[in-house]
Amino acid sequence: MERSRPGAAPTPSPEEEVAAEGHAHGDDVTGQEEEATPVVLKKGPWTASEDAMLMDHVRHHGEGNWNAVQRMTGLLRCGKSCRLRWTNHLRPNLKKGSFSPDEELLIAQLHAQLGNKWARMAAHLPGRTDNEIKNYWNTRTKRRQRAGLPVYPPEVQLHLALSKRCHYDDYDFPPLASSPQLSATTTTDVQALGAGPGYASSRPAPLDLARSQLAATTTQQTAQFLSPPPFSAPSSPWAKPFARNAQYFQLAHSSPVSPSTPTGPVHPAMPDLSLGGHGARAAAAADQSRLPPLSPSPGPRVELPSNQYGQPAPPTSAAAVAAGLALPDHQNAASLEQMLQELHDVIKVEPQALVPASGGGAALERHDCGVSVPESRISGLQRRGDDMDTLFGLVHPALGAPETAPAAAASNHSGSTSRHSTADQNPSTVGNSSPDQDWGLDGVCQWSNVSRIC
DNA sequence: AAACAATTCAACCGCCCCAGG
DNA sequence: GCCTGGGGCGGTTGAATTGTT
Repeated sequence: MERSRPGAAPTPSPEEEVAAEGHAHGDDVTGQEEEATPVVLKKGPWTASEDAMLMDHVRHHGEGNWNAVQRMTGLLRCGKSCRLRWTNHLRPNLKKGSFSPDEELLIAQLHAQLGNKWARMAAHLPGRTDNEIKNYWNTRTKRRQRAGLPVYPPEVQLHLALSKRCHYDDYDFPPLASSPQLSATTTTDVQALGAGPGYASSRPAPLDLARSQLAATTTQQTAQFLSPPPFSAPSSPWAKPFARNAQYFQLAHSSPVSPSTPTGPVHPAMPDLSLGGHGARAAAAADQSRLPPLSPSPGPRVELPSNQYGQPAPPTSAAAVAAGLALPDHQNAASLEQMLQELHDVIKVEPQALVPASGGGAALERHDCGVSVPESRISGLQRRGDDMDTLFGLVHPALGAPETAPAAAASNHSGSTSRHSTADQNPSTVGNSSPDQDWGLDGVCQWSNVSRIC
């Protein structure tokens, strides 16, 4: 979405100029009297000539020492402004244009994990700047919140929920290697990223999950998740199994971080849900890398969409959701929260360590310790019906069972494959998408397929 | 066509951290 | 230990653009 700014080279008005100490050389603004008067630094949009001066300076002197730029080149910009201009616009290898679906998914995953750490997020997105990511995220978040939609994709939110429920809190997250994975669109590419150096556990770290989820996420799903927010109720066939819990998901997935939320615990109101501090790294490092405490329970809504003003305040606990948000389908009184709990209780192991039992046995088993889930319990879960479709479908990518995704799921929604890219590349289509295409909830395995798996 | 609203994004601001004196 | 300057980061602003009525 690069947009030219016609007014990119305005003459700064007096109020756009600030007095600065130091001396400029060789600029028409400077004169002999500059010896006595402070240099007036310019503000506002950069001109092409200013860009050229800055680039020339960096070419000859390298990056850094930004305050010297003004002194050495006479560029009437403060060091900070020079640095910002360079890092955000002039430095080489900057990616311009829209974020790719993979990038957008990764941003969501990184944000779920890091919060508003734009610079850290940018480190995982080569060619992208923190400012760009911040703008993207804030815009997207604001839009989704206004629409009353989840800010995070279900797989991210659910993963966070499961991570918490499984006390999945003692990781030292390996750093994401910068670059190649971001363009990786195949499972192989993403899997090749593997666990980072120093990561010894058999359990995948969240960012590894992010990778695996990225790999497991089909192009369709990614495109759907990343698409602009819809503004009406789900209606398409694929969304119907999920529609019952749509309201829950709206709440549960609402971003715990408003665009203007100060950096910090993502769910400050959920102390019992904060992740433990068992990591070996210093608290600061942990703060930077550990999954923020994010509850599957619907927390206080940060920002009500305008169309919900006047509606009852959302429940602030899972129980309230279960009790107060009577879903239309009473056959499915249990909220997804409860189902999550049940699934967790049944499994009792890190879901990431679960794989379908080899040989199609009647259980899920944990590959690294042999724990298995009895068929009887699976059957009990199965009675949950098609909401479990969704639940398990969301879980299964984390289970590492890509082969369980039924081909039918993909074929059911083949029509939405390129929605995102289309919308992305054609701004005029933004907002025209069907809401039910959002979040990529199709492509999940059917509950019957769990039976097949198990 | 005009007015208004919404969105985008470059740039600024203030705060913080860190290194060096 | 204190001070200062450089640099980085996250939040915010506001002009330009786009969309809607």
